[in-house]
Amino acid sequence: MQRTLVKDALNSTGPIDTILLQGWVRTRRDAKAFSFIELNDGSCLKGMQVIVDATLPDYAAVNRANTGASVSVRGKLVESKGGGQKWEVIAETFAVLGEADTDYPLQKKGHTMEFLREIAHLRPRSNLFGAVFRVRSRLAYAVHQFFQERNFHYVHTPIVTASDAEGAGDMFRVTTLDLANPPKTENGEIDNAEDFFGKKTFLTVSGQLEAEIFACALSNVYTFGPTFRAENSHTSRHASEFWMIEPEVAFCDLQGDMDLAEDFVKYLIRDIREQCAGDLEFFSKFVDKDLLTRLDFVLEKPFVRCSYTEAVEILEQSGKTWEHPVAWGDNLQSEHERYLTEEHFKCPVTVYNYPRAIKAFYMRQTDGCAPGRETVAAMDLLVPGIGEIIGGSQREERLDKLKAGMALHHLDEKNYWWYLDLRRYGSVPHAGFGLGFERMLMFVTGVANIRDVIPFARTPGTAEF
RNA sequence: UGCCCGGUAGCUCAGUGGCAGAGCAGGUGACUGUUAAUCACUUGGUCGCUGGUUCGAUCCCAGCCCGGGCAGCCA
Repeated sequence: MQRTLVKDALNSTGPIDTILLQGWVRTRRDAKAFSFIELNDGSCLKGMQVIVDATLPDYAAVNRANTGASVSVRGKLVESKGGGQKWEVIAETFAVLGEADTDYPLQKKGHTMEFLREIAHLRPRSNLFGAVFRVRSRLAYAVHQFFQERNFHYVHTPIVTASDAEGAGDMFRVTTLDLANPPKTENGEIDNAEDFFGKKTFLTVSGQLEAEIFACALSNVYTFGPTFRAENSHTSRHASEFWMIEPEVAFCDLQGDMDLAEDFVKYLIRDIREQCAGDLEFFSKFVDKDLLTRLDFVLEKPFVRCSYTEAVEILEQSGKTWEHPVAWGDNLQSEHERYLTEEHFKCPVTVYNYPRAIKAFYMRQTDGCAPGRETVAAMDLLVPGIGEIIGGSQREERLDKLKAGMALHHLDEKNYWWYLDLRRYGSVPHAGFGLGFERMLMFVTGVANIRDVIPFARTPGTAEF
């Protein structure tokens, strides 16, 4: 007999004579003549109430159906006599497939997120994490849907790379050399030519440069994959391994880039709002009371756009005392970004045209800047509660300017020969951005810590699962 | 990496320089179309580790380990 998912059974339009449900026991309440069992199979937040009558030949098994046990139930789907649920299942056969010892750590009552992180192998069975990871799955689907609907092509950029990309952060080394006894050159230095790839290799920090290659061939592309940063960051919004979405668009300028970013973020929110309504309701009840109003607000209002120079003026005139001083030429600090999006504009803000000196070498120099006020066509999208969720730019398509940018950042042209070639052969204006997938997921669910939106989070010192 | 907070029962936490506490979970029994059921009884401790101060340390001090927050780095 075909198994029915709890989700489908709960959505049934009428009673069903025989139905097979399989899942895990959330709670059991025994009465004299029968037992109530709440069965959850992860297909949705809610479970199905199962009633096992004491006269049933299988009733002895109920005793072993503790919280956490896996069970298989065949029976009738009928309208519930009790309040609290529309449908329930009257069991005809009942079997425990896998018992759960009484030390099953997931209790029916309050756990801290910190404790649940330590049982990452069991936490998906909790209401909260079940919901988080269903939303994560749907959000990934929506990412592809957004780009595929717009004729973007999905490019798989390498995970192991020899280029340190943009200096986006410290990198994890990839090697097969014997660390205890590495081959040495005549100078006594480690001989990287002997390594697996014949040179030093790392885990990628960004697929952007490779995505640019494909944008300069397929026009509209995006990457969506894992990225790695070996930064010793201890914050609620940084992970050593995270997923990033990086669209790259040929024949596109900064304006188009900002438009795309705004459309993208709104599309994702709208999709989750519609497709994961039950899970979002749960988050708004137990995680973040303002979640739904904030998401709806973001959908309705156009994002504010504000140049870096204007932002600096706003911060200077705010009357606030800053822990980090505000000055044109310095990076905006977290407290500044938070003020802009949470207090001043009270909505998502795209800040653009940042000082050239503090941004990456590949960003396009703005023409006609006042001396000492040189900027590049960079943009950051800031959202309330999280801060930076997107960072992007129009790329420098002019060979001489790109070389100047590399010189400014003390980069060796030899390492970027293929990147420079893109400007030699049919160069076009192009732009793109990176969206932190987990940060978007935090925004959409209201979950405050990035470790709780990744199935198995990697942070400094932690890789248990 | 810097600053700050925490570590006591399986979980969430209280507490004290002098016999280690509660709620929940677990166990036993009762009761009930129950809803994180309810009621009664009950098991359960290396008070993070190491050292120091003290007649006596879970409590005070130092070092270390672990968890968390904020900042920097960024997505």
